[in-house]
Amino acid sequence: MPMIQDILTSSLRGALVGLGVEPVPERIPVERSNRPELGDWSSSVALAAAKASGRKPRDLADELAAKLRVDPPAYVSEITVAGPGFLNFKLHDRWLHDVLTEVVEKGVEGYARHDIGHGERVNVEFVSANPTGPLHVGAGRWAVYGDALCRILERCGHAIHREYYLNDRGVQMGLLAASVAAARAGQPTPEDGYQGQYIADWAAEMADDADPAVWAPQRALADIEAALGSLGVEFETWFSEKSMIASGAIDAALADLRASGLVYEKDGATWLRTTDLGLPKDEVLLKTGGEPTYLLGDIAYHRDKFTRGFTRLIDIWGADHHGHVDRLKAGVQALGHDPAELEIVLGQLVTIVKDGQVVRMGRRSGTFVELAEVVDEVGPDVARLTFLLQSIDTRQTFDLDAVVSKSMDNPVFYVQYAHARIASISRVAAEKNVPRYPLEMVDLSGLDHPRELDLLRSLGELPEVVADACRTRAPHKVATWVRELAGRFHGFYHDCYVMGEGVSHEQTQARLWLVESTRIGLAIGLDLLGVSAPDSM
RNA sequence: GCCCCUGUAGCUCAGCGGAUAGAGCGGCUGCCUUCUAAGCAGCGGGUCGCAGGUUCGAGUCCUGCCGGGGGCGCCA
Repeated sequence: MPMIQDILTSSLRGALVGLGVEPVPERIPVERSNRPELGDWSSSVALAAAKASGRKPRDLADELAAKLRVDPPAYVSEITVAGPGFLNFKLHDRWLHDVLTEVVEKGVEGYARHDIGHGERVNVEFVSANPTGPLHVGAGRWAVYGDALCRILERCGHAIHREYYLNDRGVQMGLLAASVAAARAGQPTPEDGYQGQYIADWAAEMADDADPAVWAPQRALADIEAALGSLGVEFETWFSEKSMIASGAIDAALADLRASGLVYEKDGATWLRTTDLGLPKDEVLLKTGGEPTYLLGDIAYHRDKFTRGFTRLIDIWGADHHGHVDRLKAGVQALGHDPAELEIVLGQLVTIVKDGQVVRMGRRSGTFVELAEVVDEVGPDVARLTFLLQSIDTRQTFDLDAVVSKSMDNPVFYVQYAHARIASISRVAAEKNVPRYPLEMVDLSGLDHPRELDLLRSLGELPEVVADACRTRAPHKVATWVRELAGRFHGFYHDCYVMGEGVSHEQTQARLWLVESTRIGLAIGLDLLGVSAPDSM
């Protein structure tokens, strides 16, 4: 919560009480004005509270304004009423200069850091693609989103554990082994098997005495790990589904479920009575023949996460797993947990376009573009920001040709260029032996150019942007903010020289600190996205 | 049929219930004798899918319809 907002909110509350308005609204809206010519901040309380006060909105606004003018809140230079009854506050530029000071004093480490999570231990599971082949480009979205979300959660006071669930057991594993074995033997791909080029490559790579059932998943895992590593995404834990059979975790979960009284046998299979938990039908836990279903494994896995001490679990899944959400939540509930402790983020799928054509992704059909190829070609920064600029709730069109060939006007470079320009200013200042005074010795009051003030306005918003991105699980809000800050810096850079002819000593000193605060803002934003901040380009 | 996401400029997308809806790309036009032109500025471009409703106020919330994507397996 920014200081200004608190100041204005409490002043307005006081004024409302003073006018005898009953009841005073619980929430007093105070927001940044999007009409800079009218004011820096505004409030619409008068519109909301008009009825309760028995006045017309405009009249209430006028009275509030008159009352506040008697003893104006800190920073406020002018209070006006406009439109249907908006209160507009003009502030001394000093409020923005104080933003600069705060940014510099708190620095990259401390600015825009929150304690929303109070150190809560949160397990974030993402990607978790089956180890049946290389990752395709679309998986990059989950990797990058998940990692950025973790970074944001960390900055907001959560203890984060990144985890990848490895479905190294079950029907698909058998199909992978059979597909590789068949390719090795020069036989046709088995029914429902995998037939990408990589199957042939791997078959050729495999040693004669290797067991495909063991070797192939390991090969796939190595490939997946490498692709994610090249994107800069790393996990604390790679959790094996298969390991839960030997460890007894599956049996333990099943025993707990039985204890809930919701388990029964039918048609040779073992079922969970999920209809008792609000689902349209019951679910199978053990298939005919005793093999655990994916659902049982996943319930056991989530049970394990809870037993490891995490109090909140966040799973990031593609929308194609939507059907599994209620089942898993029901399973967690059957184990006695509040389903709210398990939060599932569903991301919309990525459509890949190549040569103007939609590429249908499917490992079994073998027509897919590998994530590793794309990262090799454009680099992790481009790949990351491309994924992160868009809300996870909208289907993303990833145009390979645009991302690759026109990489020069990718937003990444626009943002990084701002950072490089800042570094360049520092270099030149050093070369020219421009003295640099400590912030407390510098007069910031000369920072009054619209470009300078815009820059500070953006910087002032960062704490809220980070908190909002955290609460709404929306890293793209940080991405769009970074782009805006970079844009404002380029405008400043063009119009306001930091040193040189026609720039006074005082101006140089103030602007050097302005530039430094911008660097801090860019560094924080880019770090939250996992994008590098280069000193030269 | 039911469930989730979505429909905003030619294209790709932003837009906490607030005032005159924004950015990038593409098109046209200007700006390099000072810190990096991977930049800046200007012009053009919109019935925010449609219809109701709630509200002082709706691109934003609710309902219905239409279009797009995904889901509803003893697959994962």
